[in-house]
Amino acid sequence: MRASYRHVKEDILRHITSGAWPPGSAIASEVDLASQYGCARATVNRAMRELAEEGLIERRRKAGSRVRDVPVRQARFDIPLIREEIEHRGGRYKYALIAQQNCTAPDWLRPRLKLKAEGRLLHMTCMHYASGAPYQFEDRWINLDALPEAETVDFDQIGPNEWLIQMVPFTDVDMSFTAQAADEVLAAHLDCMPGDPLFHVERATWHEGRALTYVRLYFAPGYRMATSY
Amino acid sequence: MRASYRHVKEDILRHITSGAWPPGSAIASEVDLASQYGCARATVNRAMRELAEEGLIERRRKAGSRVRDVPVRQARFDIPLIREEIEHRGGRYKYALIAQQNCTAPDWLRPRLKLKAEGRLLHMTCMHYASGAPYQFEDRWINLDALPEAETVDFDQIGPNEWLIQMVPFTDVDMSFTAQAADEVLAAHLDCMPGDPLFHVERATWHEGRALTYVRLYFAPGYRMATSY
DNA sequence: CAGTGGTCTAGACCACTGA
DNA sequence: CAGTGGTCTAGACCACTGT
Repeated sequence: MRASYRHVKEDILRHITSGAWPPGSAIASEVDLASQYGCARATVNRAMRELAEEGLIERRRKAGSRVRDVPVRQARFDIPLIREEIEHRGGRYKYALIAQQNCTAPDWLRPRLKLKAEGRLLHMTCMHYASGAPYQFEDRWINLDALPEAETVDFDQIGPNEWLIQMVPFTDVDMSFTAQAADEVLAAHLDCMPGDPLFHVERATWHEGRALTYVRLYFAPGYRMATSY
Repeated sequence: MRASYRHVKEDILRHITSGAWPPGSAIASEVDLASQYGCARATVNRAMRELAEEGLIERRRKAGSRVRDVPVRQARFDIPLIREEIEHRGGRYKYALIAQQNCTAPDWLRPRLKLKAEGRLLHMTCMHYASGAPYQFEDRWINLDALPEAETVDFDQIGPNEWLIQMVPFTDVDMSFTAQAADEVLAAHLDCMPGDPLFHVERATWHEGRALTYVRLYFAPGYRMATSY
């Protein structure tokens, strides 16, 4: 094998991570690299394109490619189903619906989901357990105008997240992560003290600009979200 | 223009997000799609490859491509320099070194960084402010055996993160996110109450299997890490 | 204007793996 | 064994943008 795109990519990467090509330095053009490596330009192109996607180099027509001044490194997180997350760690997953009711959009939520005042929502709360221990409290709203069929689902049998992922296609997701103090309701459900710091996820899911669902997830104390790259 | 790879990709994506091609359904082979779209197979290949990278479809030789049962969605976060993060939001960035001293690796840290007992470390703490308000407390260890030049840097002038990113190439990063309660030291620095929930980042950085630095970052109450995809 | 990356093509060979 | 994706090639045209 002469030079696969992986070859080229790893070789360039080695020059960068070793410090031989410091931040800001220019990289030879695709044509030059292709002749250096003895391969087609398309092969070099793929290697360079992937390095650019990973944020390691910067490419501009005519100007050429450079090692990024500040490597804008990106972290990637998989967002698994909670059932799989727990079972993957060897835990026994259990789900329980706490409450469910139809309602109209509260004032604080309406602008976030761009809903009308008379918008109908299904609001529910539920718990997820790992081997008997509280794992996550879920506080969810589903837009019934977009998903009327949600009204007929028996959420005692299937968690809303699992139902949504299986049944409902979506196009966009907004997500944010914060640390929040447990209030008394959360403390009771998550078996901790009021005021305890909880890892909190907020997520809105859309389909072609239309809000489908909004959820607040509170993890039991000690939860850790990890990644490596 | 007949059919660019973006064209093909978007068209396939539309079939998936609209629900027309439900999870698990098979997708035509590259050769068939190429003739359908009237383009080269390489064009279809790039579209499908990107969809696979994004976790929307699953590809196997001979078996063909399928829409994933459970879309393992991935969230991406940019990890910017804190200075840029603050200035990007229109804030005024300020940095202050609090303390700095040479030491050996504490017991709890040594196994994490795979250090020897006599390993020499530079330990420092510092603060980052946004427009005068506390923004982040940084608690950092630098491996002096891997980076002896760190000992000669004046960290009153430049923050350790900025120095490291500019001067030190790395290959691997481990990162994790949790919610933690402020202790009295953190509360004093971050201008909050002890026990307040803080968003906390832990990060270890490596070069070819050798630990370079380990840092704990504590953000002032209210910090939010967001993404969308 | 000219150099560089972005993309497409038609064809080829190969690796893997299901039947 | 045969069908599918994985990759590479040599060449081409184009879009963008620095000079």
